[in-house]
Amino acid sequence: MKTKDKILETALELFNTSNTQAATTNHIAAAMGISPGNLHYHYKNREEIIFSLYERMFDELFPDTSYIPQTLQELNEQHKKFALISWKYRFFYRELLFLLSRDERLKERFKTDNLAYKKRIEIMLLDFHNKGWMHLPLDNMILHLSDTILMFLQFWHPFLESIGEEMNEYNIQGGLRRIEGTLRSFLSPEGLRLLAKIES
Amino acid sequence: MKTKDKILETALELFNTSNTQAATTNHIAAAMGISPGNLHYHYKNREEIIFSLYERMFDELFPDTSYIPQTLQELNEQHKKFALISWKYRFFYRELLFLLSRDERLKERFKTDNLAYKKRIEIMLLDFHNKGWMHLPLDNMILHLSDTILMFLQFWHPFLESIGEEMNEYNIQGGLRRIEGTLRSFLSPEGLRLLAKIES
Amino acid sequence: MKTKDKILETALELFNTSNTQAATTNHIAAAMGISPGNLHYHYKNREEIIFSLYERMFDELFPDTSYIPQTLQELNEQHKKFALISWKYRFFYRELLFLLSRDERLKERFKTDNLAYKKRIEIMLLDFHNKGWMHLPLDNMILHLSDTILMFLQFWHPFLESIGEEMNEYNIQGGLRRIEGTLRSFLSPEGLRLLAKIES
Amino acid sequence: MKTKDKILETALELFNTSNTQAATTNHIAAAMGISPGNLHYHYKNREEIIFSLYERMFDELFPDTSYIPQTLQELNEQHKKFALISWKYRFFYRELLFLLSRDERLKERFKTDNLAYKKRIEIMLLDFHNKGWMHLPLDNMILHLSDTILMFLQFWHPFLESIGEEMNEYNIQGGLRRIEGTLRSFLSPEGLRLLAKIES
DNA sequence: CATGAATGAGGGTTCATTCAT
DNA sequence: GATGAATGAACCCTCATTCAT
Repeated sequence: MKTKDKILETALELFNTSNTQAATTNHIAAAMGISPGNLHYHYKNREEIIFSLYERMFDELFPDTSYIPQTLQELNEQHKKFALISWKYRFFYRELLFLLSRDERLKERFKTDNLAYKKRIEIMLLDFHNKGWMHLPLDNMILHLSDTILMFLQFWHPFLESIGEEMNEYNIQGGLRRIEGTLRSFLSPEGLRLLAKIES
Repeated sequence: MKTKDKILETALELFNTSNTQAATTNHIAAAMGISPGNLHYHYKNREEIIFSLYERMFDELFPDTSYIPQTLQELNEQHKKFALISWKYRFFYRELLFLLSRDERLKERFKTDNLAYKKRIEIMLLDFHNKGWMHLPLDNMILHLSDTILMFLQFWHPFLESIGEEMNEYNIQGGLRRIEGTLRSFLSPEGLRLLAKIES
Repeated sequence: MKTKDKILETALELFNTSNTQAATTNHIAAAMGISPGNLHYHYKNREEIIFSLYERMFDELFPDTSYIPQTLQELNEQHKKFALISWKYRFFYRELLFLLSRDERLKERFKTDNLAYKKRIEIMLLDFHNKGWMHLPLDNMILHLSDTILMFLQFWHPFLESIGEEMNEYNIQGGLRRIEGTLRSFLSPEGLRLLAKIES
Repeated sequence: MKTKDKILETALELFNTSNTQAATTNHIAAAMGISPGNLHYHYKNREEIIFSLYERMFDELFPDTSYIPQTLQELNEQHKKFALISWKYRFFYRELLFLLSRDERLKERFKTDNLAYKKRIEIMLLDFHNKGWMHLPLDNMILHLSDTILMFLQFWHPFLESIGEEMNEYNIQGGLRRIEGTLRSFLSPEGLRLLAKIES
């Protein structure tokens, strides 16, 4: 199973540095020194490579799909992880819609996964509200926040790239600071105290 | 000059309903009943069509590039307009990074335009702060907010599409509600009063 | 008749600096600021432009087609003129065979003109022999010499270019020195004496 | 490796009978019953086919690039070979300048090869002079002769074609007789004796 | 004389994929 | 598991030429 993995790694590398269209299957095969036929022995087609890459990313992102952060600290750690992994698979969010338009199965899968994650964020926010750390009296406030969090998590890198910002570590994690900035204004005094503790 | 415009319109239509890759130059020509040669008589190549489409969008978005909203009302109107126009040219934000990666000139242009717009948003926010409508004591709060606004303005449609949300008018303008939700928590009592007036 | 001439001049310029294939009719029209339609009003097609250019060259080369040099001095002057004019129309000899293969009429015309010129050279050589300036006892010596002269006259520039030699005036006239070098070995003492006179 | 060679052979055939422009890559593929894609699998592009054809010709022409004819007999044999091979690859010299103008790499290569060959001719002529077979007291006589030889070797076929001469074996080797005719006048009595021997 | 939009066949080339070995 | 030659539809684009104005 060595080759099968190496294909994924090489594809990821090439997808990230150029774009998925430019990195043809023949390029990928050539880049790792195997024949195009062999590549298609392991992956029926291009879509499957991308789908497998998505699955990999998903598994790294959510090793436990029932996990919901219980504290601000845990939330912060989850987001850090998200920033890292979404950077590792940056080609994916960079061409998200295009990729989804080419593969119905991926589209469905992504939608399902994403909505499930959104739901978990909302459960968490409600939990934080109930614990008295946040003040979110209106239902749609939670929805607004979960959208905001998701968008910054998934579209921050594309946004950065689109304005030609340098992709250093500080900038890459900039999305997290925006999320925090947005959350902060909904924190209760108790929540703010807890946050201050984390940051110190 | 009729054909030249019709090419843009047909291309926009096709780009929006499928994707830019699927809508080939020959498809565009066929769709409007002209020869491929004629299409290339009016636009040197594919890139030029996309670039012209971007210029059109930009002109519709910012007929006056020095304009800065002076009131919450004006801000609201500008955002509504943005939501409408970015929907009209939705193919563009949908494949943003891919498109920019294929055309250095467009990349530069987009970056410049976008940063200029971001700057105008920041000037506006500072103005609102000085007028006592918002409370933005820290410099980076303004930066956070301008990023948030821009992201919701530009990536809301892609985000919606990525989770398979239906593209009705209510959803399309959902980004605006998220922006408002975020701004609201920074409004002063005076600002909130003004906002209430608008909404009534 | 101004435009008609200018087309020829512009075409000549472009043909010389690039090649006849690269200089499209639309390029020529654009280069002189007229419409492609207008160009085709004056010249039915590409072939006609090239044919007219050939006719021009021919007229400059041989204003009097019955003229035959009577002295070594006159011969020398004719060759100098040939070098100059064939340089002015260098695109023609550069792509000679290709051009002829694309236009049957030009092919016939060129062949006829060239054979007629070759014949005049041979008459001249016989005359020089009879005058005692050259020693050409065998018939085929005259044929050999006329071939040599023609080849150096027509293919010297292409040869130079093919070995990447710089195209300065000295090199351009190099073909003449090769012709002289070849003729010299057939000159009688009397012929050599006359030649020396010219060169002093 | 069968197909790769057959492509070259088919291309050569088509290039010789029409011209390189008329023989498109799709024509070549069709003529040998393979798909256009397959042709481009073996040769990245058109240029590479032509370049490979040149390399083939060069290898046939100069299997040993250090070889220099030691006798008039050997020289004669080399020239015969040159006439044959340059006829086999006649498309090349026919469109020489055009071909070189389309491929910088080929241009450099041809120039280098040609100058090297010219140098070897000059070494040979000096050797013949030193051996007492030729009488070439002046330096530039050697240069004149090497130019003359090269021109007759390379441009004799184009010249023949340009005047519409029939391409039979006698005419094809006509260039050699012109070279001999030119050399003869520089031969010493000893050289002439040797030449007579060969011819008998 | 001149314009310039329009034609359309065909150019070289690409690439995901197949399949005999 | 692996090779690599082969496919073929489709890509973007070119350009000599036409013709209504």
